[in-house]
Amino acid sequence: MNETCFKVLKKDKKSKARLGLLSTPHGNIQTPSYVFVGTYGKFRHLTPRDIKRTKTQLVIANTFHLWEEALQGLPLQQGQSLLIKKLGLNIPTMTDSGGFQVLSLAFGDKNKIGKFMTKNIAVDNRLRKSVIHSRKNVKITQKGVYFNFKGQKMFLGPELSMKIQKKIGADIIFTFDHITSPLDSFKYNKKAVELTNKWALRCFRTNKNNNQALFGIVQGGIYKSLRIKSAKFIGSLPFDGFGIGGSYTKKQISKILKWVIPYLPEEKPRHLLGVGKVADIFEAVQNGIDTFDCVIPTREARHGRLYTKTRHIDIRKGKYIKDKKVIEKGCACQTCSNKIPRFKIRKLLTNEDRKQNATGQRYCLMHNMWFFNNLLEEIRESIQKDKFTEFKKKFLKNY
RNA sequence: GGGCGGUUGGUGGAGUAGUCAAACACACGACGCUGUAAACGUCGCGGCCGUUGGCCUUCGGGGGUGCAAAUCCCUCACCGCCCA
Repeated sequence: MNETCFKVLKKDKKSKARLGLLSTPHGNIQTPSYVFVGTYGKFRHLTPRDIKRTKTQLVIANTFHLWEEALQGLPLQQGQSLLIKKLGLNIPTMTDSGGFQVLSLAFGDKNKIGKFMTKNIAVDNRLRKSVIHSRKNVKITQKGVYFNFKGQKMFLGPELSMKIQKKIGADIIFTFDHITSPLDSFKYNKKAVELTNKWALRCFRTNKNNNQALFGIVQGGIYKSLRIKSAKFIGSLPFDGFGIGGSYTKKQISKILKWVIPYLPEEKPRHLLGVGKVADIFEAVQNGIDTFDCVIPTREARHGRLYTKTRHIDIRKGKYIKDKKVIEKGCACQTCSNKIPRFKIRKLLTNEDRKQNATGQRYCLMHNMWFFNNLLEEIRESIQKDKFTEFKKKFLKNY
């Protein structure tokens, strides 16, 4: 049906970690791999060449954000997708379905709650109730989701998401799912899983004659029975791959993966949606995740947090004002190999001049993206050498 | 020598008698960011404490008027501009 396929090349003996090759019409991805989030189909302050230099293999953009542009139907060259055109780079791509935005935009922002549980809300029962109650801003029906955004009434559902994603033209697309908040009850999550399953089927049907690879999404919140139910159902459908979504506390991620993964077909790729801090990466890979996307490397780069093998540094801090060292000694990213010193990056990044500031951000982005891609390369090597567990232990010990 | 203007926190700069420890901004500090409404957000920034509050000290120095002064008067110091 489509040209995207996956091959497991090697399985780790001591864990569920595995090495794979994900092939798409726009190139191959060695897995496990980080997927960088370019919501609007681009990375601010980076040129296509810059992106290439970070060793980025795969990019995920967003249905919600590219919605309007996609439906406008701008003229494209033969065989070119909107996303490739926007990126200016011929590399493998994904799009998220927009389901997450229903939580983050219509529900989450109003209540100051994201996908990860914050202590305050979890502890304060009154606040908790008011947060749940205020979901009245969003109306979720069998058809899809009605919600308000910037004062406008909007609707997004499985069929429309598929339509938009087809127009965007990524190699891999996701089903439209119903993500829940970390505060939602079992009962609510049960309904959400049932709806997600129905929507998944409808997405599957809508995508039937399409050559894009479609990944089904497993939900179920923090509830074991729901997670398994969801994984069994989604896993039984002939999707090209599987996404694992949801919201949880940090500690629950690996528990959920252990519940879910046994029910997903071994030979299909597994993507963990929206998770990607350093420690989480190791957990995900260890549990058999092949790809995962996260805004952390790019967003934090723009905010001045830079990653090294032992810790992160917040480059805007005054203590770097005279620091002539590079971000990390021995780092082969463009920023470090060009010997851009910390004080210079700091000066640029804290500069109110937009242009200077953008240059600072560019240096930071190139470093972080390279860092995470390099980390994944090392992880792949360790799996290849049957030393993943040792590598994980060693890395996290120093970190 | 004469005239005018000024002197407030790390910086710029509000405030010109009571509601002022001092708006606002910057800097600095702390923290946060996990399928991106995010080049962003929250908090702190005179000192001390039992820190959703309280106490003390402050508006160049000294003196004065007033119930009450960063705010009015005198004087000294310094800075700026102008006239000699």
